[in-house]
Amino acid sequence: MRLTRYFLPVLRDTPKEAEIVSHRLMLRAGMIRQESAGIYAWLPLGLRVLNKVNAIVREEQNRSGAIELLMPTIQSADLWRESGRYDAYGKEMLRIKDRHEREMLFGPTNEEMITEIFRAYVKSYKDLPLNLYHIQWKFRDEVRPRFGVMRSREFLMKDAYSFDLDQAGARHAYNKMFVAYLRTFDRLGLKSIPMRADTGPIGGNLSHEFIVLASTGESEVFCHKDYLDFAVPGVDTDFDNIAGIQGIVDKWTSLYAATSEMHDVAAYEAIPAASRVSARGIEVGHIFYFGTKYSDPMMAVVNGPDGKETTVHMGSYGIGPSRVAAAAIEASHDDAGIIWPEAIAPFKVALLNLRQGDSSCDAACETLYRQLTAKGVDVLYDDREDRPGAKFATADLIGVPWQLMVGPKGLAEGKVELKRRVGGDRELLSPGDAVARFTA
RNA sequence: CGGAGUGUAGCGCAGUCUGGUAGCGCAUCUGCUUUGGGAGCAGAGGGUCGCGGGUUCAAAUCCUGCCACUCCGACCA
Repeated sequence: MRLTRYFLPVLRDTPKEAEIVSHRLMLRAGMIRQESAGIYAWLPLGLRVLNKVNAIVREEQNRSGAIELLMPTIQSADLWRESGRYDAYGKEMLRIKDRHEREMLFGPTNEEMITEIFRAYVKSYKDLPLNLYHIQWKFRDEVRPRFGVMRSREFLMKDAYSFDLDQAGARHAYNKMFVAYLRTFDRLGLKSIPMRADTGPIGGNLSHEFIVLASTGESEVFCHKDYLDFAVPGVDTDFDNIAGIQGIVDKWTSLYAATSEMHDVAAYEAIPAASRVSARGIEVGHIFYFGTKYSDPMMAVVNGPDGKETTVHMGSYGIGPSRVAAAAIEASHDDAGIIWPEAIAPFKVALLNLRQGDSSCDAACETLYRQLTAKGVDVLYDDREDRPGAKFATADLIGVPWQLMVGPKGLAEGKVELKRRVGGDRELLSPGDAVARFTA
């Protein structure tokens, strides 16, 4: 992408409404724009990040055996009356009437709808297990939206729903998501720790929150230090190996880890003092097993092997990609701007023409830009007629992991300079070698 | 929903107390000079001062009603 043909409205000053660092930096980097309290437009740079997060979430959901579909944002009130939640949900649910005065709502979650879809088609235990997910916008009319997209009213959520014949099957479905989440957050470049959680209004009795540690996190968390060094399950993980998956979950739940709501001071203090971690964290994922809470009232049943109708056991599993983007910034930034994990960086490399208008610099940049683009590398070519300092500042602000500098001094030696966003190591190398460093 | 604030140019702010025809920095546009970490000079454009009502010869400023947004608290992916 050529910067002069892109839409990147970076701000030098911070809009005053932004208090926390991720909100400030997302506004300054031109990623988002607030349209209303807790409602944001995702500008091109922000959308790039969001899409990268989604792609990784999707890959790991698919790897674990979940299947993607897409449900609508607007739902019928009648559906929610079946589960009893239309009245129970309260003011957080945005209720709407259509032109025929029919009661509708903007979905805050999709248990009812997915259960309705399931029961319409699935009649046999032979079609189980099944895990369906989608990545769709949700609306929860928070009393007090804040922290930018971290706690917005409209937010993107990946929500998966599992269906199994019995509790043992559901437990495996839960475990698979547990492992998929470990892998997902690891690939997103985030250090996440599963913590035992309260099940809240969604209900059920088995639940974990996945918490990313960040000093500015909104909840206080306590855990055993060893979690920080646990190895994340690899790509070769066999999600059909029930005992193997259970083993991973057992390991990741063997030590103490809890948010302040579930905190057990005695259990925490049983840990040797040197191994205690008391920190702040951001919830980026939440998984629940809730049995027949919805399948029972909504009559989601299948014929079992014995020919009898059996109510299916369900679980639901959420990740907020829009929150993940903000959490990544909270966890990784400096005075100059964002430091993206490479996996979700909007661009992989910033090509900085340090003397725009100089024929040799321009020519070298054009060649580099073409070669990198041809390889499928996400490159942002800063071709503005600006001083170098302004280009460095922009590249730092938006957090591009690599900066490839082309200037007259280097070119005189036939070299360009490659630098990481962090660390400060600079390397002079030939343009061909620079291109060779990057893979799509 | 309780408490506290803020609304003046795209962004950050001054002006409001003490009423007199709207200003600064950044950004934008034009020209020239610059160019290895947010350039300099000269010129230009851009505002129903959140919205309505009132007081006054005159309102960004005083009174009043409303709206929006932010922060603290209770609540949450």
